[in-house]
Amino acid sequence: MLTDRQLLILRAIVDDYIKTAQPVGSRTLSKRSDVTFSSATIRNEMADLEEMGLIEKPHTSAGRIPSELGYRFYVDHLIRPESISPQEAKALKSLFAHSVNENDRLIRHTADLLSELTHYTTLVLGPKEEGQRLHHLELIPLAEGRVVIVLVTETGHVEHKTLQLAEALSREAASRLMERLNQTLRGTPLSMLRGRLLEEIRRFRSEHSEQTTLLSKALDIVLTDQDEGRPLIYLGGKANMFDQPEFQDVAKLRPVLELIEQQEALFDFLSPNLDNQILITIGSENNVDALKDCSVIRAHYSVDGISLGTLALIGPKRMDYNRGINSIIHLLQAFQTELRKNNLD
Amino acid sequence: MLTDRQLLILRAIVDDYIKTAQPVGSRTLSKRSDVTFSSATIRNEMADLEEMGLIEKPHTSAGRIPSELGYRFYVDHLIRPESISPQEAKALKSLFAHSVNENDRLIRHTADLLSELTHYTTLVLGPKEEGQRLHHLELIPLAEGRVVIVLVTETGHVEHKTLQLAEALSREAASRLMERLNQTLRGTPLSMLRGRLLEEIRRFRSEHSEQTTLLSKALDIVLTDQDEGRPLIYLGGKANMFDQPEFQDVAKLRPVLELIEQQEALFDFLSPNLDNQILITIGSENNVDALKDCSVIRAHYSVDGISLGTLALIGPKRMDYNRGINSIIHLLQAFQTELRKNNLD
DNA sequence: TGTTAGCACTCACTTTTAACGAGTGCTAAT
DNA sequence: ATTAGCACTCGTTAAAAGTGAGTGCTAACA
Repeated sequence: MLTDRQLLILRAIVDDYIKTAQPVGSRTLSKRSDVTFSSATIRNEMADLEEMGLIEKPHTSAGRIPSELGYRFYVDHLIRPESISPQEAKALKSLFAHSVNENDRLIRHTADLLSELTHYTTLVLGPKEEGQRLHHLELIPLAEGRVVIVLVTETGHVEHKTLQLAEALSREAASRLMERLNQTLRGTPLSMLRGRLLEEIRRFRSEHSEQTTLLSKALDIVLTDQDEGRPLIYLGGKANMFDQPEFQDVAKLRPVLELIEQQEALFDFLSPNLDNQILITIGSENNVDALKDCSVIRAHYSVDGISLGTLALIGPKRMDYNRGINSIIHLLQAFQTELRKNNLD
Repeated sequence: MLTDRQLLILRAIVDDYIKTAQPVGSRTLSKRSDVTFSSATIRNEMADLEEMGLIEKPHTSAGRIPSELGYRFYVDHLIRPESISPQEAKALKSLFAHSVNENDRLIRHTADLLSELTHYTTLVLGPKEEGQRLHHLELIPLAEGRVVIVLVTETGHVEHKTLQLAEALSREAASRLMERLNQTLRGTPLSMLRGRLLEEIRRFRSEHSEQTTLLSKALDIVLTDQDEGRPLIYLGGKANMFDQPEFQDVAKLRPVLELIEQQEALFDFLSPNLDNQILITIGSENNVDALKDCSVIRAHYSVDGISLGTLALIGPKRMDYNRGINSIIHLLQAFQTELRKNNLD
């Protein structure tokens, strides 16, 4: 167990390093107002902290920097839930002053807000399609056998795809089919929609001996479209990465930016956050080589108890966890409130 | 006027520098198989070329590199329209083997293809909305006064927005209004659509004494949505920037990547390409400070003589113009062919 | 007259050496 | 238990020396 003094020193080191990005020496610490003991004492304590693996030195004659374990300890035990400043709280409220009634845009907006708030890069993972339920389906026949299919989920998410049929679909036939589909399929989870949709169309066709081509084409388009099944990822404040001193070296910066551009990789990385809390992963804890020098703060957002997606903040290991956590918590709430408004249950 | 030998030397310098990114010395050149004269002669010619401002030396004891004027001359006079290799031509055809019947996706796909083909970063400016004409308008009433409005242009572009009305819109009312709007508004350029739409709705309301709230809300949403009016920009191969030796320095890299992330700035930059040719801008010719070390190859794409958008390639000034131009020309044609298929005239 | 060989000169780049100083670990005194 | 003192470490910076690719100029050559 750590003594109070050791806690004080550890916190001071982490705080200082987060602020300056420079290794913290014993003399520097001894000059702080909340430190009453000498630099020699600090050196002794530092030696102990180092033995415990909480801090380390880049080289012999440098100050100490927090180790990953040190950050972990700091995050787990030393963070004060410093509440957001009054101005910021006010700003937060006004950010969502005029409702955004399209979830996609709301999510994008939120990503930007969070990055502005924290000066870190933000990732927002949109809702998984699978979990969502169908609210409404619309078929819009156009000229030349072109049909637009519009799909609205209960969360208010709208999506459209264009099909190309061999023969034109009459407006009447579309209307009848549509009515039938909406009757039978409303509330179907999107994960099951593909199958049921085809089944319904087949049944409809046998009953009305109507166009058959629609079936195969719709199958082609809707089913082969794998990538559309995964949620979208919105990024905010990519340029903030440039400001971090640890990423001044292109070799360090590159893997992070490259990863961020890869939707699939990010998706895999962000998805498996199961519990509902704030999750912080530091450096190697990310289990992703490109993020070995980064920390990620993640929060799940949900509406009516249904988990929808993830809000994440990505920065150097030396990131301002305090500010990050607080910002994400506060924005999360405002965000969820807005999301709920858009629900179409 | 330049002598044949000077042309040979200039071309050799540019070619070499494009390949190696190293200043080219007279001795290096004299060892080329197509150079029959000595390094001393080359030095004399180089001195002349330098006097003409076509090449320059980074410092006294280095080889020569092309000046912006040199690149300009190279691009204007020395590029051989080296046709694409047979394999590549075949590959190009197969790239669009299965048609993409949604323009948005087609454009995105094209951006990726072009960057893969050239190993440079690609920008594709989507069609301007203003120029496009309305093909079809659909109103989909949902629960709780939510209405999705779907808009299809004659180019096959589909767009949707969600409106929130104070009171619900009945399916019948929507259907009637929709029929009316489509009758009167089909073919309207989107730039004029906003105004005409409102007018039509007002007229419809007075004739049928129907919901009035729709008007104001639709106005709010459709009109205030400025940013949706500008075309989308798709990026491909952002990471390719990392491979260029001139951008190993974060200070050089940053402004370029930052600019690329800014939709508006790019829009302003890419738009004013009026003529239908391939346009190449080198370094300061870009008139954008962030691109002072970059060259941009642009090509307008059009369908049926109607200019739609821009295909652009961005790389260092030392970019492989030959390959870039050829790739963009060939892809442009394939792309336009695909686009034409999606037209709904 | 155009071309080439030769040579002194320039200058970025690399390596070497030296000086600096922030920081440490250890010891002895308080 | 705490602290003052001191030798030691080692990254950083600066200056000095050496290296080599490349140039410009001149004189000889075809």
